[in-house]
Amino acid sequence: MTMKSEQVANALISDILVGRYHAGERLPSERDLVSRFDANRGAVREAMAKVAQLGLAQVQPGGARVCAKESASLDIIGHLLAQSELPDPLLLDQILLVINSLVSLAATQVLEHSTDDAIVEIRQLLVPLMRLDINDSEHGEARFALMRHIMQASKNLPLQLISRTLFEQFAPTASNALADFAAPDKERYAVYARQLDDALLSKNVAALRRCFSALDALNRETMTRAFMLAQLGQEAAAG
Amino acid sequence: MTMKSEQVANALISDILVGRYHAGERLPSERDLVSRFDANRGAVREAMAKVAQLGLAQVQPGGARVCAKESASLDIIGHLLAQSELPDPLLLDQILLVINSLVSLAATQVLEHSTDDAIVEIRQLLVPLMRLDINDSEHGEARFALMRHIMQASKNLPLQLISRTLFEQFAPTASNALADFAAPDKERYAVYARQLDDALLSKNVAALRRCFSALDALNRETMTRAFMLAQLGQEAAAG
DNA sequence: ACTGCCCCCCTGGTCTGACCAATTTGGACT
DNA sequence: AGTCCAAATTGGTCAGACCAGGGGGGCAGT
Repeated sequence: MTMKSEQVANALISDILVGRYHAGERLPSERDLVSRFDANRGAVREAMAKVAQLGLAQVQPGGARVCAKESASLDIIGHLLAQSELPDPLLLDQILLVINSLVSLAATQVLEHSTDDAIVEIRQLLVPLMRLDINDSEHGEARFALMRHIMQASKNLPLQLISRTLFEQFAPTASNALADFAAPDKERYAVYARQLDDALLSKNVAALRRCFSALDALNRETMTRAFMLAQLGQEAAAG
Repeated sequence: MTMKSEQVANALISDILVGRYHAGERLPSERDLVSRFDANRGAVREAMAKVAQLGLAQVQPGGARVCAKESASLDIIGHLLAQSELPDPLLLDQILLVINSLVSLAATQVLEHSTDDAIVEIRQLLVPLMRLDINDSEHGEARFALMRHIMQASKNLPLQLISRTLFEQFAPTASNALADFAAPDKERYAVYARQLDDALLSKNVAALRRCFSALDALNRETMTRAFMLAQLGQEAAAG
């Protein structure tokens, strides 16, 4: 059901990300790729354009060269996570670190620049996280909803774009590969949720940042545990 | 000298960003655009693909529809800044806020996870900022180099990708429209540079964050002042 | 044998024209 | 007025061709 140009692009992206082509190396010519993928040159060109816009290749008259993934676009994160059955745990941790830091920044902005109504809305999203009787998937949803809403409320466009991009690439992995193993420590989340609620109510920026710092650690801990459980499950299935 | 597909893409992007097409509205058909831009349909298709990958449009069989810029890619920032002669000061401020926050995060990561050598390298980049006898452009270069190096040293891929993307879109505006008006308060920068040096040497995370918070305010102040001067200059030239 | 230069091949960029499948849209019919 | 169907339109793909420019290999000069 996917488009041909998309198939070709994904194949190329995967080849580059997995290291089949090294940085600086020349990519096959468009006409070579035509015969390799049995596609039309137009489709191949669109695929190459996509790879180029991802920052994974520089295409010039004379040939296209592979770029280092460090000089690519944020949009490669999703491909990196989907590269293998189980995502890279280090990358997961790095993503969470960045997201949590940005959420903290956004919340600070809300506290400093938004109306009280916006703060009330956030506090309402905090309510389900104080409960201990919701199931794991609802808990995850509530956490996502909270973060997303804070980002939206920040009124900071770059912040919104970054967080949405990260979320959309992170969410599939979180819900496909790890969801079954996520067992959040709801009691600790409830504690921090209450502290966060207090910080929002009293507009205490310092306390707010402390809360998000603690939540950051908890989120990453939860994710690490989920990953390890998923890995065990995978090994058990293989052996 | 630019490619035709690029011209078409930029025209479309500009039209969308400037509000010629509202979110949800239907974009002209590829065949219409062919006649409008006097280009080939392949070129138009590549342009549409680019717009779509920027997240500014959803293209489906039957027609393409414009998306809200809030749901677009981070890569639209550069286009937004370049949309008018003088960039949007609010957007500039937001970008700086995010960048500074991320630099602070990266520096924290360096302090916690990197070798002493990496810290020494950063401290060396701090040296020029302690001097008062360098010119404004060198000062700007030194600030950029410092931030870039901290990002690289963080070893956090998402962080690197985000900051590089932001930098690359921010730099042209900073160096073209505002460079002539940037008059950094070198004395205050020197003070913070020394504090930062101390924090790095003593590996004091809290002090580090305080320094970056202060530097954030200073950076945004500098940028705001540069913008206002540029605006005055523009008005004087017009009137 | 080495070096520098030039020419040819190949590359990407563009164009023309055509076909297919899915959607949209408009009118016909109830 | 509402519903349904068919035609027109749209994006996706394909085939084959031409052009300008870069790269690499072969050739000439040293």
